[in-house]
Amino acid sequence: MPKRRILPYVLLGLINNKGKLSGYQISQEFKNEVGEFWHASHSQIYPELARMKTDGWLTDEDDGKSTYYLITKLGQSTLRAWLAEPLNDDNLFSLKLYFIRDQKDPLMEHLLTQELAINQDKYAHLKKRLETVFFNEAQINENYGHYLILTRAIEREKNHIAWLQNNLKGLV
Amino acid sequence: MPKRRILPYVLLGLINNKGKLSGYQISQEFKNEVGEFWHASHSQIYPELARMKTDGWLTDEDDGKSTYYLITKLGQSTLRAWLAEPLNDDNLFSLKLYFIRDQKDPLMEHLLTQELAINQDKYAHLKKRLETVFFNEAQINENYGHYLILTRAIEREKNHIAWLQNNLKGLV
DNA sequence: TCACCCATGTAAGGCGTTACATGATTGC
DNA sequence: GCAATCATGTAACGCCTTACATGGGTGA
Repeated sequence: MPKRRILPYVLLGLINNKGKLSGYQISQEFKNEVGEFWHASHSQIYPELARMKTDGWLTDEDDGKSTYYLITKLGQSTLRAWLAEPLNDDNLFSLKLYFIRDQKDPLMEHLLTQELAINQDKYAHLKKRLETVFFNEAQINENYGHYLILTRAIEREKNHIAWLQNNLKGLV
Repeated sequence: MPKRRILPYVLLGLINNKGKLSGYQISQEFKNEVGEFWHASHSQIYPELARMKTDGWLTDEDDGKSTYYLITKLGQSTLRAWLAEPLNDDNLFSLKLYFIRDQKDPLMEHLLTQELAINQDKYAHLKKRLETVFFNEAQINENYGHYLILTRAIEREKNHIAWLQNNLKGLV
């Protein structure tokens, strides 16, 4: 999976969620929940906002103290196209979910379904690795840390899958 | 937290675990479990190994087909110093744990204890955020994705904390 | 013989960080 | 008055990725 550029979409998402934001406000946003999944410093944010305005994804509004950015129609469709893109292994699930505000938004189910498939694969893969690598007690004792993180990863996937299935049921 | 350079320590850890590895073998290692927590391409690995040899962390051994690297005493102490460093918020818990082979290694308990403290803080912080941001039904319905990832994050921390506590008990 | 894996290397470029800068406003 | 926060910007630099290169071995 080629490394894709994420920051502009994150900015779109944030601005879309809040209506309008200044560069400074965006940098503050990263101190809250979004910061768990993405971060950017102001030295990235300001030039990026300018570029996105040039591209017609944003417009701005200056009150003399701050420049606030608002999302355009083009920006909105760009954001939704990005949210609809298939999830790779790039761990964008939580980040994208953060930007979906309405429970009935079809993108919500779309995202959960994709993530479920990915995690079921991962789970199967990890279980197979466990069997392959730790086929007896000696292997476990000689690589205990490895054993721990593998069993932990399996547990984590299991919980995540259960949560996804639960929430998918809840959407119907 | 200043971004620190991790790759050399990962290479030390891998070589220490396996006894000796070639650059190519290391790049293959990243396709397995370590790859969950760290990755490097061969264009990084080869020069880095050369640098580490210059620094006296590794020695090499050539069989005509491949160059194998072995860890030196200095390399071992460097690795252990890195493993003992306090965990920041840089998510190195699983990676470091992978490199600890012996259940009775004091670093094992050290790591688990640190991670537990970090996650208890995170858990408390997330619960407070939930109360602050989602104080009524309207907030939830208007930002459902945000609500989902926040409650999910809380669940995840809870499970992780329980697992850590369990394993810490098991070590005694 | 042709594709694929083994095996190692250099070069260009992008993303993101820290550091360097500047100035206004607000609270103690 | 002085520190902290608001607010925005540029510059240097490092890590990592992709792309470019090269060559030997092996199985269909």
